[in-house]
Amino acid sequence: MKSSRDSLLQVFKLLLVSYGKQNWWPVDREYHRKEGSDPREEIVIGAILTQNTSWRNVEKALQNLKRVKALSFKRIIDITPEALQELIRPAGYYRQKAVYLKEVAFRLYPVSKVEKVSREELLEIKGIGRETADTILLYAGNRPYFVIDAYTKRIVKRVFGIEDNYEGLRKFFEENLPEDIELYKEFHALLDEHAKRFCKKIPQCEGCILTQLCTQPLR
DNA sequence: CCCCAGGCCGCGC
DNA sequence: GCGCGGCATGGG
Repeated sequence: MKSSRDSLLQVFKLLLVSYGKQNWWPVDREYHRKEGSDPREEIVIGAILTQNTSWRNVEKALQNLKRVKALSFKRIIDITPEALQELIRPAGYYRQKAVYLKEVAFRLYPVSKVEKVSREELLEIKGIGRETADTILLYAGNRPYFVIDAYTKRIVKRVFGIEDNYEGLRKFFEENLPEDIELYKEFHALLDEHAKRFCKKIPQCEGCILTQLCTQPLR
């Protein structure tokens, strides 16, 4: 009987060999060097904008913010709600997200707070749910919290036959993986890539590299 | 026309 | 605790 620990690491290694390093989270370091802002601010802002939204649309919003040098907490706080709405419109839910961005920028200013803020404190901020909290903690705070998203839930259900709520799945990963921040970052990114390529809503199992150890391979 | 995309909130139960 | 409707743009 293989342990979950062995299987999880095996899945990680297979995905890594198959797809290569993903190097999440993408940030424009050159922009922040010039403007004197912090790349971690872009990660937090992107984490809000990408909620249930394709990254392609998020990139349009991020470009708009850069164009007016507003990709920073300070500018997000000072800009009018209406102006912020228009800049992030391509990312969808723009009225809600404008409120969320202002609240998050205010509460996490300066961005160095991501080094110390607790998960519970993040979850008290309107607009930050479990996934966004863990995304901020892992990718901006460089802290060992495993991010669970819809893709992760789908793959875990099919490959391991496990269905659980968010916290249950997070513990499944954190308790069965070495506490390695770079591993957490890369694994999450690889799971997303795999879900997009093969483990779609309607699974495309032909050519899937995980078929051998998957509990529910089709065909 | 349809469905989907790197969720969250507020509500009812 | 879980399920649901609302939120919105852009691509396939």
